[in-house]
Amino acid sequence: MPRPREFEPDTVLNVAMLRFWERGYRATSIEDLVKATGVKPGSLYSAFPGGKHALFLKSLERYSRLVVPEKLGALEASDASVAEIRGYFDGLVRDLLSPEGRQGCLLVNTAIEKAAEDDEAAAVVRGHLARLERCMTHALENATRRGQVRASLDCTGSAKLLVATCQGLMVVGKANPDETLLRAIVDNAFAALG
Amino acid sequence: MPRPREFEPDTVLNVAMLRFWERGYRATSIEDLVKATGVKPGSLYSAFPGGKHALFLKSLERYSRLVVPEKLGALEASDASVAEIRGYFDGLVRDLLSPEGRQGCLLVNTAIEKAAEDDEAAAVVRGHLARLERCMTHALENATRRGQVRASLDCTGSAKLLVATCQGLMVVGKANPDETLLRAIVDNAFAALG
DNA sequence: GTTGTTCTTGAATGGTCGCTCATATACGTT
DNA sequence: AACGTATATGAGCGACCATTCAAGAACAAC
Repeated sequence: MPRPREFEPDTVLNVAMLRFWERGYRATSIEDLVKATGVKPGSLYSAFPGGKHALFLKSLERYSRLVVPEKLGALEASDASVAEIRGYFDGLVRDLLSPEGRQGCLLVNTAIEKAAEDDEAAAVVRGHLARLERCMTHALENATRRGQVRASLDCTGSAKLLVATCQGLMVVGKANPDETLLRAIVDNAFAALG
Repeated sequence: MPRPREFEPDTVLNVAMLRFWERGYRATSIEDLVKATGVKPGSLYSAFPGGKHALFLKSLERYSRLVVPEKLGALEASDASVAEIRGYFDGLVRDLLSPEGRQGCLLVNTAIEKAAEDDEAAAVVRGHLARLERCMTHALENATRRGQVRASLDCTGSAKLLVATCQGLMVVGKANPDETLLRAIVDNAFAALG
């Protein structure tokens, strides 16, 4: 009996995610989203109770669910090893150097912009970091078994370092998207695995 | 003959720097600074032509000039070596774990929040990264001469990696200020220097 | 066709933003 | 004491912010 929705909430959420991703939370206004989607404020607020902040948290979740797996690629597979870690880093560098990828990672941006003042957002970021660390650890363990890294490697510790390295890569890449520099960082990170 | 200034511009600039540091550019309003300093908008704008953005750039420069040297400490000395790099990293970890240091680094925050849209700010950030890299390279060269790291170490490449690592450390620390995690990252970064 | 329910619409709310300007004020000079 | 100059003041500018709400509209059930 009710009047049917004339827009797809997921479409709006996707636009919101993209804006938050490339411009950040504060720099993205509801009016931006209204203009970009054609959905009027009233409809937007009734479709997303909790307003801008709820929309932001849902954007983070959508990013984790749809964008992150695409970037991780084979690194989340159970047989991932050094090559898959390398593939992930190479993908990061490629993104940072391309016009579309300069926005970096929504979750890294969020860690800096909002983690200190927004516990819910910080929790999503922590979940992402833990997920990265889990992948990396698993891949390093596979690599150790296959003799692709030195036997003395501390897999869990090195995984934590690799996670920090890729966060740092994105900070550096955002200020200075220089291919030589970014590749040097990645090469040296892998040289350390022996 | 003119009426004398009743406030010290440097004091205002210092307050601005601190606010930008802990809350970011967008989240800091001129009214914040007016309330914090007692200097009225008109006086503030006449003392800092160019408004908020000029005040921000001057804050970045002040940070580079006063805060960064304090954090780098002995790492900028010509005889710096591994111990000084280690000291710098330990200082970062200590800061990230303390209530006053949770704001991280103004220049890292700026890289994420504004580098993509603000060339002038990005240039200051790039200068900072270059400065860090210079210190690290020099310290690693000293360390090589003294046999404190493996002879095969690529000093310039490892320096770039160390710079990225400390940026990453601050991203991770902001979302997850966990001492064990941060120390593991630092320990593994140094283990790689062999 | 009437009713009930949900959605759409867009004007409007109260607040904050960065910034300006007319006016008043305090000094050194004369 | 009068003047010229640079500052202090703070109300006020237009723009934008997130959010709300009363009114109209589209459907299913009856």
